[in-house]
Amino acid sequence: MQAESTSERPVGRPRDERTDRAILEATRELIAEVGVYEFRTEDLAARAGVGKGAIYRRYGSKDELVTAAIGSLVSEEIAVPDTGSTREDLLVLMREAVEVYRSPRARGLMPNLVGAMGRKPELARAVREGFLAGRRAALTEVLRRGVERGDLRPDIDLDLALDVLGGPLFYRLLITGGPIDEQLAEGVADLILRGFAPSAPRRGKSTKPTKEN
Amino acid sequence: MQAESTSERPVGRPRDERTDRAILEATRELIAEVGVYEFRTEDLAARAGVGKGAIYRRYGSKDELVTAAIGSLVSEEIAVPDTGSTREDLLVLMREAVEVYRSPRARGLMPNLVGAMGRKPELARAVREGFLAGRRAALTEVLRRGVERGDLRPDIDLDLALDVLGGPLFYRLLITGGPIDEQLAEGVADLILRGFAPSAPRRGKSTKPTKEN
DNA sequence: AAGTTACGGAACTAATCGGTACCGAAATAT
DNA sequence: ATATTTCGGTACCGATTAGTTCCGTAACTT
Repeated sequence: MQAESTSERPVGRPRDERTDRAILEATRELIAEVGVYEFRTEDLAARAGVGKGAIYRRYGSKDELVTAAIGSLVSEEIAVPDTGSTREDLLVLMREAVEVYRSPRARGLMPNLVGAMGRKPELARAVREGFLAGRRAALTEVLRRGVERGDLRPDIDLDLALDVLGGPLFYRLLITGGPIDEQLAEGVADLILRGFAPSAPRRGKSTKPTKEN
Repeated sequence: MQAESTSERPVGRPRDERTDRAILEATRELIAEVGVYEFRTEDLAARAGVGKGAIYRRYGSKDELVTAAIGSLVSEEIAVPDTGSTREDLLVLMREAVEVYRSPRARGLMPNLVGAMGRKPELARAVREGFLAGRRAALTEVLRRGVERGDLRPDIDLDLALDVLGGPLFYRLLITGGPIDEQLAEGVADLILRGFAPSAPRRGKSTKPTKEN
């Protein structure tokens, strides 16, 4: 026990990180296929090509494993597009979202996640922050620029706009089964642009909200 | 086999229909509280105040029971409002929806249902037809009248409009946890009205779009 | 009255499954 | 070499639980 700093090689055979990855990947697959908790550890071990021991050496319980697997889903950083056109910026982000949620993986994963989110708040937080927060932040920035640019009214309800952009997509994914495609992306983007267009008088540089709501 | 028409009294003690109702009601409660399949039959029996025998006398399996309980959820007939104002008609329906999905019952039920819908197509169909179809039909009629009235453009994308009206509500219910309230109802209704307003020049027959946004 | 079915409740059966223990072998350290 | 920790695999333990059976009793029909 001398000079054991925080990060030096422990004795014994080191853990195979391919095993780490195989476990998480197989867990993600099974969550998408049968549900968040509805798979057997035996099946997981078989699919990952590992022994149950390797799983329980890493995670103290199935709960821990599931939490880790969901945490490993965090999407990559979302870049804020800046094409100069509010419509194009919105479309870039919406097309990305459409692409993501069109995949078979997402189609299997999300319904199961939603069910579990209702009962596990920390899981709900993980999904919101890992999946959604990035895109919402990017959309917020695009909308903010749209307001600055005069394409959108300054008193726009941001939360509503974000939920109108994302809601129909999830609605189709989870409930109606409707198509998640380019038409949807363009439809909601254009709806936002027309629905939150600056009120009316198009003369000159009128920064006048003229709110008559 | 004489004169046994379809509906005559069988011999023996008849089934208590209060027991029928108690079983379904308790099942609905438990589905909302812990999940579609995640409750114990013992707990169900205890909550319904019946014996397990009474349950299995009616349903051959837990699966059958759950299916029946979900089927018993069908919402009442949705009336098509006709106030003369497209905006008011939309608001009536949206407020009703807000009211329904704001209840603790719905808040518990829907997430669990969605998860199960992903894996049980017949359950998904039951929910879509029992819960959604009526309201969608009513909204469709209101939108159609809005087009006739000149408040909405004739080439409106109906599927998109319906998903924009309903999507944000479910999105908040299932994912973001955002408020489901009057503001949401008005927000999406007005967005639809402005976003799908007739293109522009209202010359000639001045069927004003009932401009009260 | 006799026969039949339902009732709530309790005991029981049978299967599933999370988690542990152990195997011989492999990979690292000292 | 020796000690330690990993590996995949298998066997097992213990708890949970869907579904069954049986009890004494109540509600019906004939």
